[in-house]
Amino acid sequence: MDELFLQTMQNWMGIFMRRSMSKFRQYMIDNGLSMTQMTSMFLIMHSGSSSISDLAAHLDVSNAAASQLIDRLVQQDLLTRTENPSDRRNKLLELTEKGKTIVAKSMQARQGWLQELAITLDETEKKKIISALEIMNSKAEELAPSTGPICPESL
Amino acid sequence: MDELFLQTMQNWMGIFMRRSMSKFRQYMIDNGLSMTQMTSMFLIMHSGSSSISDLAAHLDVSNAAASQLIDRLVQQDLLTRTENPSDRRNKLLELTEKGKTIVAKSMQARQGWLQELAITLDETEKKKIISALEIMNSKAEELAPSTGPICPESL
DNA sequence: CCAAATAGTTAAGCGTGCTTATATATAAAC
DNA sequence: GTTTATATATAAGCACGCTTAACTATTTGG
Repeated sequence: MDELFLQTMQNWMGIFMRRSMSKFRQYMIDNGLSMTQMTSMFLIMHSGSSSISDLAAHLDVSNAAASQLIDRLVQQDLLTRTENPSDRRNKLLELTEKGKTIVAKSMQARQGWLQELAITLDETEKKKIISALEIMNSKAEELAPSTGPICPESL
Repeated sequence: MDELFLQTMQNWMGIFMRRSMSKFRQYMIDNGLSMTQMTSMFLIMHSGSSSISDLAAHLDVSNAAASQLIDRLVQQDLLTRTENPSDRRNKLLELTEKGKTIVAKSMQARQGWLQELAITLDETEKKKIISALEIMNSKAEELAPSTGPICPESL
């Protein structure tokens, strides 16, 4: 049973990853963006605004690396970098409309195939899948917390 | 129903990706290897042996880029590059034992959490999950073929 | 046998992403 | 008010991953 379970999971894993990541990688290539740049944009979008040292901490890199990375994104009109009025040592980083569009479209590139998959399923199948995924989702929450570097694939 | 399905899938996607990729990324950092290097090693392992232009084609880069990448992996004793006896213009690329170990351990880093998850599930739950995943696996096979760049996440 | 094709190598150049070091402006602490 | 701490920017350096260009050795085709 365990062997079948693991084998089935690994099959799914391969399909899932290929479907999710291939379109996403192509989107990045088409838009001349790297994984590190996309990661930064995701982080900034999720936090609403951010400072350079916040970002550096999340990415686990030096402030100088973060500053230069932000520079390149600002130059591409994907971010704005403004002075923080309550502490002028700080900068506020926010996505531009262009940046927000890029992030939204990249997520659609990554997840769009799920909609195509949903169309092929009837209600019974969907219910079975939802039920199974909910089991896995809740069990996974009980595992030891996941540690390690930030993963743009999960953002 | 569709909304619930997609929402449940996206929740799972987040968990799945974070669990799979975080340990993998940490493994790469710990071993001083990049995603492109790992991708190359996966491709070479899957094909048993490979030539530089094969690899370049799979990676969708120039032969010069592939040659230089291989150089760096050979220097780290992860690959051997030998003359092909049946066509001396060709090189044969093979993983060293050290290289095979690296690949195997990186896959374990990526998939090890599935075993932890399996332990938390009883037989009934596993059967439900297997059944649901098999639905999805077979439906996904019927979708339009996935196109785009090679995805190390799925190798 | 010779010309054309092929596979790989090397060089030079570039962008990205990182590091450490240094400098400046601002805030906090005393 | 002055010293210390903080946030960021800039410079220089490096590795990686790519590109094009030029070259060499080998194979194929006529």
